[in-house]
Amino acid sequence: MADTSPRVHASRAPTLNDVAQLAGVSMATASKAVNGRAEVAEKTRRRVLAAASEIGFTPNGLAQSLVTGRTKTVGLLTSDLEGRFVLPILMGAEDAFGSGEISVLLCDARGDRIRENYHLKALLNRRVDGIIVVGRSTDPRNSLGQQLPVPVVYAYAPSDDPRDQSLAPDNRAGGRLAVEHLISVGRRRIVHITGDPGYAAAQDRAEGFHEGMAAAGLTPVDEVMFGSWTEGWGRDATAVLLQRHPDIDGFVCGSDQIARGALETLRDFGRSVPEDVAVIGYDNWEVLATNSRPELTSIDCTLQGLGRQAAKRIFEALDGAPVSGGTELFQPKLVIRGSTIASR
Amino acid sequence: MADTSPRVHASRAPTLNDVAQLAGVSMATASKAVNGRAEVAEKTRRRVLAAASEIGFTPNGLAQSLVTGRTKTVGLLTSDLEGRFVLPILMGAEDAFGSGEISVLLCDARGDRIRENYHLKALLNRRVDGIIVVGRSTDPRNSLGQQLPVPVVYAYAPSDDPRDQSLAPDNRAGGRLAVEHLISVGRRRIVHITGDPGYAAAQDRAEGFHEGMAAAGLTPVDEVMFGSWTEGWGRDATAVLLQRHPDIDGFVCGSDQIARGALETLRDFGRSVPEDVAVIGYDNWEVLATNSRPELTSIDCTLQGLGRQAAKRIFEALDGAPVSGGTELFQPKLVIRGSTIASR
DNA sequence: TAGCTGTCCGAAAGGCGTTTCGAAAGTTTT
DNA sequence: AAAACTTTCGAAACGCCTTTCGGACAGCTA
Repeated sequence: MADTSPRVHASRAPTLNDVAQLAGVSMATASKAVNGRAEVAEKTRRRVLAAASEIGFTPNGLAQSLVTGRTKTVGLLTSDLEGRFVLPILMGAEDAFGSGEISVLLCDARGDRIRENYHLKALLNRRVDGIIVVGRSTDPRNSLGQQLPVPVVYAYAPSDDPRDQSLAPDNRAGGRLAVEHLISVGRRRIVHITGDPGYAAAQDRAEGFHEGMAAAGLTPVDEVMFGSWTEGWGRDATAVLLQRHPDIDGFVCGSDQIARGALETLRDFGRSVPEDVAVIGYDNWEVLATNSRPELTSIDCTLQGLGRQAAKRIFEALDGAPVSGGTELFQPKLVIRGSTIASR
Repeated sequence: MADTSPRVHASRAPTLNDVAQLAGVSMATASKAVNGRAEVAEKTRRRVLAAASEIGFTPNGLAQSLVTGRTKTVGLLTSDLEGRFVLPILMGAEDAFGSGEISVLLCDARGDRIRENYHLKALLNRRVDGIIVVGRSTDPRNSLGQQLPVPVVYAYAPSDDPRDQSLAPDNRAGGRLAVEHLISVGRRRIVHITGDPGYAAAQDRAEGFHEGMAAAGLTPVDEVMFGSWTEGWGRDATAVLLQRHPDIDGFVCGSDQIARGALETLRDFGRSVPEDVAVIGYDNWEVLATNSRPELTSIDCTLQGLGRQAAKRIFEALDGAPVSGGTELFQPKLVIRGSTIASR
């Protein structure tokens, strides 16, 4: 009597053995045929492949990994709740070796050390080929230690242990890039509003800002305004600065959120952007940058490239490349929109 | 001569066999001891556990999965580039069975059918226990088909095939919840601005809006304004409405972005929020909702619960629970902030 | 002491592929 | 037709763990 029960998931997934039987060859031959190895006659190969596709054979990656020692999977350990940093990095890692080649296990520790440990164990238990640790700021974070059985790369937030491999955005270069752009569009009376002074990102970007100003022979109109990474701070700081120096013509902001706040206050003050004042943000967070009026020029940290590089590093280490610790800096790039140059 | 070479990753990870040898028992006993099974004397168990921790044994999940048929891993297939929807869902899925119990492979298809297929193959190859498909809007998306060897659950965007299991936010309820809240804070002259009329989310929320109004015996001040899901549209539509009906006292917006735009235009028109006009958004996207002036009351889709439920569904199906197709709707909740009620 | 019950442990069979190495078959050379 | 290669295939070991099932031994009863 035919089985008429509704869909049941996979009585059993077809195995290589099934394929071999159907094709009338041994498992060894079937394996070679499926994997495109040379020592199998073309005719046999076709027979095997036909059998494989007939029963819908998919090799069992678990068994493959068990024997090859590679899972082609990396773990991404993060505390970036927003996903602002981690998603571009994930996409980069996925792409590092072509589409679908490597997969990523994403674990969100939510800033909790204990949960991070659970996730770490789960990743090792699943035998990931390596781990990318993504911090939520560019401040160094504590190392996972040197004892892990797989390569670890720290991305965005470098590790505090110089023996580890870290990849981080070059915030100094970004700050400089931002101010150079404002100067290149004719601004001279420039200020810098940024976030929490306890963040390395704030300090580094400010440093780059000063460098760029000095290189052009300019002096900032006022001290750097440190505060928080919020629109509210952007609004308040902008108001203060405009009152003190009504002739400011350029704002370098430490984040897109701060820049959004600046734009709002400039509106309130009746300044038009970019004609009277140019504003540049940082992070190139699309949803913020492209929804403002005018759209926001910003510095992009090229996180996708950073993710790609992180994945490459892991597999290099696995292939025996010498591991040199330290932090590699990634160059940011400028994304120009309407807040610094009037659209045609 | 001792090997003094620098850290090399895992000469070889210790296996259960190593543990057994060290403890002087068989692999079978070692396995039972490690897994806390009963048929092993307490003394022996302690000896085995000591050996295990001495050499830092971690069971090889690949081998475990090979034999148990469960990987305790689910695939999350998405095209949500922002991560706005997928990350809460991921966190929910991770948590469904306690921390670190199940892991999630996140694949971003970037809206590309071919890439989606690659990822799908990769997931099946890794023998995930199930797949959660996350769309980027609440419109039905095409089914992955009925032929997959693992349970599939569609989240956020339901499948267009009623045989599939889908979980989606109840947008009608959300629209109604929003308008009921405005009414409860004394608003009567209410309008609705929302996004692209081609989106089911826009239509459903608008329907809920009308329901809520009718239930209170009110009539909307104007037609529903359909447009796009952007701040720009929020600004423009608000301006139009205010010109037509200067006495509007409540805006129900179809997204937080639209609401942000509305707030901005209300400022331009000199209206104060929430005193003169109350504004409510949708999605409860923190970065937008908590950075506006005033902060934005919004409707939260409780996506984390949706993710948790999706994971539960997968393992239920795996355990043989009958799979009933169709879409289960998730109730949204109201998050009150300053744009509808003056903070104390 | 013989017989019985219960506790604890281990041999071995899976689970699914990959790889090595030797054997068989086919082809070419003298 | 015999010898010397090539080419093609398969048996078996291996990777690491779980689970079943039978055996050994201790302790108990009659």
